[in-house]
Amino acid sequence: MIKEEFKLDNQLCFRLYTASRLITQVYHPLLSQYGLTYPQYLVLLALWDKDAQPVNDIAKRLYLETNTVTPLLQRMEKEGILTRVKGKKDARQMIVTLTRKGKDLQKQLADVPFAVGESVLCKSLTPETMPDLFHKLDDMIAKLSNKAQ
Amino acid sequence: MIKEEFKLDNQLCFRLYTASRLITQVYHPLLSQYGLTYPQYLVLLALWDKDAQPVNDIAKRLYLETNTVTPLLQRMEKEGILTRVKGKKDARQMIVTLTRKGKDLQKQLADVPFAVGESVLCKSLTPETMPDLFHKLDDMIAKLSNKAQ
DNA sequence: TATATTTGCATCGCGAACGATATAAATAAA
DNA sequence: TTTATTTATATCGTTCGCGATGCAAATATA
Repeated sequence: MIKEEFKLDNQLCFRLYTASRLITQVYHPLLSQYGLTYPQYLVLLALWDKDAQPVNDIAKRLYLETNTVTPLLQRMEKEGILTRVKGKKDARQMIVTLTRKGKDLQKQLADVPFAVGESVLCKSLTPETMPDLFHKLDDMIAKLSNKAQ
Repeated sequence: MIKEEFKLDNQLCFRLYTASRLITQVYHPLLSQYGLTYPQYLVLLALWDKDAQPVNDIAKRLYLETNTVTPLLQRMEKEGILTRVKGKKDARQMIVTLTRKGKDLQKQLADVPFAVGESVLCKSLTPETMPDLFHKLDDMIAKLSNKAQ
């Protein structure tokens, strides 16, 4: 018999990995009609909150490496969603700024958060129990990213 | 000001996506010394539990598509971890079976689950609170994969 | 000021994920 | 028994994630 700690049903990571992929599949049709992918949507969330950020700040906000974010931003620039210009104070930085089109996407995607919210709510996951789940995941992310302690 | 539902801090999927990636990064050094990736480790978990499965059963168990699993299995076959042979009852199926090397990896990876477990435990995530997290994620996965309803 | 180190971003390569499509085997329908 | 449909895999193309590496600008040190 397989040992308990090797059973798929006892793996936290497998659950996170699966849940993440399945929710991303819910986003897919909602975003693809605007030519967006899920990671690109995350970049938009970051820039809608705070525009004109250097690549490094976006990467840190999303817990990604810059070598992941750079090609992503280049594709979005090609789509006319944002611009990348060298920083004036620090010429090493590339300042990423939303275009009119990038800003307008927020209105066009207005119903996405609600549609996705609907798709995940279930018996054990309600507006009441959600904060506890957020708290657990936040603690875990903080520990794993060494942004705490 | 950005609308509440568009704030990164209010996104469940972003948390799942980030937590999944960060835990996978914990697995990485533990697995790569044996030439394994995280999805390959998941295939091993599935086969250690039940050997000699067709591609489709493995894919379903991992909530993945066969076009994702096939190339993954082909790489593992090239590494001598498993074999892929046409089914006798049904020649459309490819039966995936662990080799001696594939079976032995379970002993060599014996400490992986504990090392990963250590890395995620924190104030709000303990052996006591883990079952509740599992339950929430399982409910969500069941709803998203339409295996419950 | 000259040299060394650090920092910010980009390039390259590989392995997932997955939609679209193809192919062969099995099964159902005519 | 043909023909049509379904099923199990495989192939192809695009986009991440990320380790390894490179380069130029900024900063620290000699």
